[in-house]
Amino acid sequence: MGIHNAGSRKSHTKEELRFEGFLRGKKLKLTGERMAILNAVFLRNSHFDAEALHASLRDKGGDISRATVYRTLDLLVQCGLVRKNSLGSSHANYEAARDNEHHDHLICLNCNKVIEFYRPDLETLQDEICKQKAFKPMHHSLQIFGLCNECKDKADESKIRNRVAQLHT
Amino acid sequence: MGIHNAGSRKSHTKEELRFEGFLRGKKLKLTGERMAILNAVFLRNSHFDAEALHASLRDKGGDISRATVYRTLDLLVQCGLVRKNSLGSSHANYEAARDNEHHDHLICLNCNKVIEFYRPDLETLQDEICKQKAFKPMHHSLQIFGLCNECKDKADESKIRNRVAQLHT
DNA sequence: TTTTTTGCAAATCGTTTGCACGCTG
DNA sequence: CAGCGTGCAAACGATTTGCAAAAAA
Repeated sequence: MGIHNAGSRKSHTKEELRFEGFLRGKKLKLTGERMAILNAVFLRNSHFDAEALHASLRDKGGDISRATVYRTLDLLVQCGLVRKNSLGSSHANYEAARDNEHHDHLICLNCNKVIEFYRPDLETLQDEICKQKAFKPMHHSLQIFGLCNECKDKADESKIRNRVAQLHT
Repeated sequence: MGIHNAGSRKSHTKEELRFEGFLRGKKLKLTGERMAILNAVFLRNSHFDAEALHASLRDKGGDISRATVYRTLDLLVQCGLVRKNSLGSSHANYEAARDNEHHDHLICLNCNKVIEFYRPDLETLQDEICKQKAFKPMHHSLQIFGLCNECKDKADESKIRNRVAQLHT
């Protein structure tokens, strides 16, 4: 198999335990690749894409195929340990789901910074809207695109205008 | 050129005038293809994708290439006559921007119905959040996925759960 | 006539898949 | 040892692009 837990971790982390339970429940196998990917995901502290994750696994010495990275990210999303977002780009972005608290995103069109926020009143309002439309909400995604405080003044107007038109939201 | 305005329209519609002005302003050319695409867009009454639009143009006798359809949709988005959304799928969806009023979407994970809504208080709340984060909002996208009134009871639990995991939001 | 647009087909790019072999349970 | 999982490379599907021919200004 050739892939070890990075570093000297001996005991199972919370997320390892959860993933193991998930796999067992579905009669899927607990492989070294799957655990290595899980751990690589939880080593990151912000959003990333499949390509970057694949690259970082390669750097750590393991040589896990892109296909397996995609397949495993998929499992992790199903299992609730990873969240999948687009952040306005046409390819998928992921983030470790450390707590269970969902959040939404402010995305800077100039520097690509992502600011997370959580507002219970926003969630409540959405539930209210759904109730009114007799709709049962199961998932939602709110992304606000614009300029962060640092970019407010120094952004190229027409470049930004063009980016807005190209957003994949 | 071989492409005519569908039907017997003689005078310019509001959106034709706007598109013409936009093109002139950018020193771009007013071609039959561009006008045919604009009109095909405004003939539709809901969301569509580039492929469907291309097909409907073919049916009307014009034979406009997919490339031109994409290029023109792009112009229409820049010009504000068309809105681009993803609605959770991995390919782009479009809709004619008939009025200037933006709206958000409820999307049924079972039957794919799209319900539009506009809530000023939701917009206000978002502005408030942005102000608090010193963020200048320019565009936003809120999509709520779930089950519509008709599908609430008859939806296959695991199929839906799987769709949520695959959403491209 | 000059400049932009078009259609075509090839190129991209992220993602998925079929298959033969390898590992887990 | 019976299945699942993996890597590989090919397949995919939406979108984009280079280029020569065609149309608009």
